[in-house]
Amino acid sequence: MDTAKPFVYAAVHSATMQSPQDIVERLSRYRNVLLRLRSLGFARVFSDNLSDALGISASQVRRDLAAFNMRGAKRGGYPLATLLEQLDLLLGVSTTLNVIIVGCGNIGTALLTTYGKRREGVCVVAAFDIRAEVLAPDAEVPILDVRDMDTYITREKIEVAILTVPEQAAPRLMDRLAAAGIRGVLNFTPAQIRGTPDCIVQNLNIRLEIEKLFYLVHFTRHNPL
Amino acid sequence: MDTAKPFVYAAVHSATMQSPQDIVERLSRYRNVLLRLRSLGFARVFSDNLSDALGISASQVRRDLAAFNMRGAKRGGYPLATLLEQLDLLLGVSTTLNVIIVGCGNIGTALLTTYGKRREGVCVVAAFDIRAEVLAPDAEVPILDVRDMDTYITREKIEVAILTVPEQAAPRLMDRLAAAGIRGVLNFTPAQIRGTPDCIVQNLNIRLEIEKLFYLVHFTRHNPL
DNA sequence: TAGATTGTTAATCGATTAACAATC
DNA sequence: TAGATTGTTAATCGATTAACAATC
Repeated sequence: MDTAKPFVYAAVHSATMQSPQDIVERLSRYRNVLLRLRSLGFARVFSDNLSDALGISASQVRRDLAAFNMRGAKRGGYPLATLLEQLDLLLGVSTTLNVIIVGCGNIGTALLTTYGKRREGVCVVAAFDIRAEVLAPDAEVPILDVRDMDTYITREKIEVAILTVPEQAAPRLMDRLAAAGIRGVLNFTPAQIRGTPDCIVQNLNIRLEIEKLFYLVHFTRHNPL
Repeated sequence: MDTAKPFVYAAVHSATMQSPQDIVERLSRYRNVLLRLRSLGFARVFSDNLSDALGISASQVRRDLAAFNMRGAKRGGYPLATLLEQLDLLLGVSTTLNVIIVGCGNIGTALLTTYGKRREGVCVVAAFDIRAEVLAPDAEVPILDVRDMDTYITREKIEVAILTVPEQAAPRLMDRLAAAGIRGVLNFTPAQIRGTPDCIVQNLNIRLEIEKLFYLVHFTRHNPL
């Protein structure tokens, strides 16, 4: 159905809109809980249910859903099936999200293996590397020469890429991806890359996450004696 | 040096304190920029430098540094060397952060290979799996039977673990890790796990990140015609 | 009807930014 | 001294929560 787009755009531009990042993350969590509740036989769900399951206030649940025009009944909660449908549409889970992987090192290869088959909407359709010895153009998910990357992106209309190259190579490849028309990049390299409105970058720095964890573990008291 | 702890604790408990998560992330970014500036020969750095490099307001830079009692000179900026020292201390980069990996699937193994050697403070000292065929107790970084995990954690005083098991196994292992005394977990599984004050969980859900990217790419206009 | 739950407004909370006095 | 930059206060901004009227 195409009826989703109008209200989505409206919501995004409305005055009360929160940070897209955070709200989408919550919507995705709602979806996870809804899937589990459905398998338990639920047909309707209340804001309190989601609140309890996720430790988020019920107000926020209602507000989030209302922001995307997902309506409940004043007394009967939200119909689970339609809620899920709308979330699937919104999060692109009902369509297949084709992505490419740039850089077949350890992590790139691991992601390739994990997401090489279509799994709940995410599908790695090709990978690229500069090293001749890792190329595998005839594999189920082909590993191609990075020289052919730009053509491939244009031809296959790829919009999202996962960047898993060595740190030094990251900025240059980032530029190439943006130039080739990629609209979103999941950056696994430690290189801190800033996105543009045309090409959004999501940085996912593992070392940074470990450092944060270290800090939180060491410098926030847990058992106030 | 042990002089760091007092001011850290003070800062953490001060009234004006921001979310530790975000502030630590920024501190880590500051550190990255400082490293680069140092290699360029800088001896002092101004809040404006960090502001420009990171697209963060100069006010915030000064506020962040002041929150951790890192002081500059009214006219001469911040001394780069001591700033770096203090950041290293605070982020645990000067000590080695020993972590274990739980689950040697694709991603677990990739992380093991990448962080198996001490690299800028992060060091994977052991990995665990349930499958006999992947065990390698004599490897440089041993892959051990998950049955020995709890003992290992206690004996080696491990505080941080990376969780890369299949989704269904995640909750149970999470409980075991917490019970064994682990204080922080980097959760790579799609299972949404809530931390406790005693055991902090950092969720890092790759599919979620791709979904967010999809949403941002599709539903925020880039070229307002 | 009485009770429950939504949708939304107003209040709160917290983080970011602007501005400026202090001072090198 | 004049100019520049910090440290900090006050203003702003945005997101979360509480509360409640609408209504099923």
